[in-house]
Amino acid sequence: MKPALREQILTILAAIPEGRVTTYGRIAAMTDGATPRLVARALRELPEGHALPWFRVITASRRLAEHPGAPEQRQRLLAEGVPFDTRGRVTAEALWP
DNA sequence: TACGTGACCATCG
DNA sequence: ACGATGGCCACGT
Repeated sequence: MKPALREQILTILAAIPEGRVTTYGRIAAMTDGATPRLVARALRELPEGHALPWFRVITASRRLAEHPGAPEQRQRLLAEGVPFDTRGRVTAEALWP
């Protein structure tokens, strides 16, 4: 049984603390069978006005995925104190859990 | 049913 | 350490 993987994904998303980030793959692994691509897809389809921290999700290589909102994502992470190294990678300490 | 797609990932050179 | 490569797999059409 895999009731609304999407719901599990969003629940986990909502639990990521401010100032921390996690990856598509890690979120997927916490659910009952979602894949990283499904996580990405769930984020892409989020409605406009939602309050979920979509910007706290990055790739396994600790970079921002390529998508239209990437510039805003970078800005929002910086704004809440997530440190980036010189080459645009989020520092390992910012990873959640 | 079949096929293309993608906000990915692990592996390898 | 970093880019290229191939795999994976749920979804929509």
